[in-house]
Amino acid sequence: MSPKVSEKHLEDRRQQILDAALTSFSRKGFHQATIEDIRLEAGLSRGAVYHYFKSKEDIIDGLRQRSANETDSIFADVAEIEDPIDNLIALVDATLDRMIDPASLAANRLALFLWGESLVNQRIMHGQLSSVGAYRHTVEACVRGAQARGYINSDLEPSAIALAITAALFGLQQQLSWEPDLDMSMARRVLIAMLTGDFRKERAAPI
Amino acid sequence: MSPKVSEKHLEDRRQQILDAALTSFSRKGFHQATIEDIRLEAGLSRGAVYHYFKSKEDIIDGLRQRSANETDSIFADVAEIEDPIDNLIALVDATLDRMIDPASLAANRLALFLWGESLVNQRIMHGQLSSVGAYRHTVEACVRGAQARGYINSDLEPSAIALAITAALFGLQQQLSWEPDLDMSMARRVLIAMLTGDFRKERAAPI
Amino acid sequence: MSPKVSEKHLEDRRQQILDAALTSFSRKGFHQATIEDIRLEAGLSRGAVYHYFKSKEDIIDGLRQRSANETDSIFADVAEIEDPIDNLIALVDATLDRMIDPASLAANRLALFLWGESLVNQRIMHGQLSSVGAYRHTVEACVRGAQARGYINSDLEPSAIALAITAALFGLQQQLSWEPDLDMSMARRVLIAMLTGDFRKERAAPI
Amino acid sequence: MSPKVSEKHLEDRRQQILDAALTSFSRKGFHQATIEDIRLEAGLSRGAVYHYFKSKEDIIDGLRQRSANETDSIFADVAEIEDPIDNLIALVDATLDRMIDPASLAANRLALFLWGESLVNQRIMHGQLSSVGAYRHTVEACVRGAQARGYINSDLEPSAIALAITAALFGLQQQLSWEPDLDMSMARRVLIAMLTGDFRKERAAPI
DNA sequence: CATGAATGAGCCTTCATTCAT
DNA sequence: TATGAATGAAGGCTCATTCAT
Repeated sequence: MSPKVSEKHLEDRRQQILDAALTSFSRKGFHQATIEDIRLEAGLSRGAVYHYFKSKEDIIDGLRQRSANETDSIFADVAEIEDPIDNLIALVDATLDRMIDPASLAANRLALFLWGESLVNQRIMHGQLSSVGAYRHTVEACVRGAQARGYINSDLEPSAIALAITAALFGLQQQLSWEPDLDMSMARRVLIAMLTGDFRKERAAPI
Repeated sequence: MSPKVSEKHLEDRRQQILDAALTSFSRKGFHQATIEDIRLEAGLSRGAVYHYFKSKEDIIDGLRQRSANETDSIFADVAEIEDPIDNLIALVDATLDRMIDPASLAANRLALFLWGESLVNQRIMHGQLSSVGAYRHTVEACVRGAQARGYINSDLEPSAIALAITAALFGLQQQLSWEPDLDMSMARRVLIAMLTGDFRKERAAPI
Repeated sequence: MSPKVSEKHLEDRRQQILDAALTSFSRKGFHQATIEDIRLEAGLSRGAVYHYFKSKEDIIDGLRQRSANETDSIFADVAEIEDPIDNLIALVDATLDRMIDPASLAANRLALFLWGESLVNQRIMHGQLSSVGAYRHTVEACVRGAQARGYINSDLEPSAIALAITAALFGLQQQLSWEPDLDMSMARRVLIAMLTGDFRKERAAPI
Repeated sequence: MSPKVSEKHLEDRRQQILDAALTSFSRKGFHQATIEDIRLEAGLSRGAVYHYFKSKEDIIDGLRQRSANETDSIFADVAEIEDPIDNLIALVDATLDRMIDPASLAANRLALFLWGESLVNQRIMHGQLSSVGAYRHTVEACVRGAQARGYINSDLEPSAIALAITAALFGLQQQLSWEPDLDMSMARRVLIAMLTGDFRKERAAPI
């Protein structure tokens, strides 16, 4: 009476479906992509999809969760650095690195769809807000540290700074989704320059 | 031969439908909002809607155009200032002003929907790209001026700077759509500070 | 208070609309062609069409009537000949002549549409049946004359012969509608040959 | 991998839908009969219909094909006879037999609708032309045989003769559709008489 | 008489979801 | 567990017709 298939098999199937859904949704959007598209992409039967996900919305939310987890993993890689500004830069770098990765193309497009979907789907919105919230919170912590050390103007509200930085990164993701050929490396330098104070003054010496 | 109703009446009806569509789309999204929703909101018959717009997609694009025109009008109000940095600040200010305006709530939400829709609708994407393109171009021109006068680090690519600034504004719009109660005035100060060089150092003396 | 426009003007308008309808219906069929198509083809307003015809069905029936009238006029040209077989041949000839006339292309197509429409529209069917009825009746009269003179086998029912001849002509119209390039002159010779007895035997001597 | 229902079940459902469509179309015509009519007649859900046919047009074409197949089967039953005239007569007989069969009432009506539909639907027209083409071709072959043996006047073009005979049969189908009570047995005798040469002369001895 | 804006019933089609096998 | 046939609600759109101007 033990389950015929292992836990792992179950999880693999789930991921297989999520992968297919990512491809399908990225290609057509949530509402134009059908369960049929997904199941075809996954090479499964229609019923199989409903074995692993209760509904289409569940799949979307599954994708959102997976994406959030990947974002969270960025924190883990970054959170250890001592200097708050370096920490900030590392966070920005890691975020941009993932964004730029060709493998993230579909994920970037999915993000845009999720932004819109959030506005009309409380469940998705909840998940999203807690993700951005965590992100902004982490940035804010770095900012506070940087302000404490005099790296950043203390007249500026830490939460507002965190918002601005996060917004810039989100905005870059949007622009990149629209124009995948955009050169992000230059934009990254601009962001870093803004954080380090190299935006206004001429650089004294070449890097 | 002569139309039975005035040109104005026709245009009014169009705007009436676009208004209703804005409300409906903002509330439910493009795909969940139905033509029935729109026509109810507009107080018209279903057929009337199709008298003024060939299809649902046409309405969406009509809304996109109207939004683009409003963005363009920001340029007109701003383009006259002498100093490039002031120009930049004025542009950012005007953009944020519109964003913050409570009357723009629906428009902000619509923007998010349009970002996603663009990815799956060439026509929308075309319009959008030409709008952002113009925006980034204007910003870039200011940046070049500012670099020429030594206000901005010339090592940074003007187009990349324009991209970053535009991205920050777009990102703020997204965050505001998600959390309408966000305090944008502080975020505005952060952006301005970044442009003016007040981000890093404590403000020694008022500008 | 006398009518502003003459009777003739009224009738001209009617014909103008019928012409446009013939073109439109011939092109798309009754159900695919819209009132809008017709009014565009006629260069009139939509309301104008409804001034002269109560409904789309009225236009169709108007076209049917006009077509029936043209068929009737064939009788007038033919009915005077003495010899019944010559009469028959003249009738067949006149019918085929009209069918073959390039100007009848649209009318031939319309005929096919009317045949189908008759099956689901009593009013049209009534008109059609009375037209074919008259046609078959005329043919039958000739046949009786021919049988009386021993030209045609009297064992065959006159009405059945009339039916067969009429059917052959209708069938040719259908074939011609489907393949407008069909060579009808040869088919005509075959029909005549059948009537004159030249179908079976080699022609011994010219008639 | 293995289908849950038998191949036969699938085919049965298809035929069930085609039967219902035949009934519905025959009753109201292609454009007045709705998918709802068909699905009600078939006792299925609306979705089920679309499970078996991609569109309404597909159903129409399915019906056309089925009808064409039935016509083809007439050839098979006839093609073996030695004498060309007998062959011709057998073909005519078989065609009329099917036409007269009360079970063909709906099919006869459908034929008329298809004739019109062909004019505005390339796909249907293609199928139809290849059917009539085959029919006329078969008749033509018989005619050539009959001419070679001196049964039919060689001055007449075989293809024109085939056209005339086919047209007569089509025309009879049309007349019968319009007046289902028409006595076809007499008309059949007329056609046969024309082919055998009994049309003109008195029969020497009674049958 | 003329115009064309407005109406609204109705149709084809799609698609998420269920469930018998 | 897996399959895919079946369901049926719902939506975009068309178009004949009316009628205020």
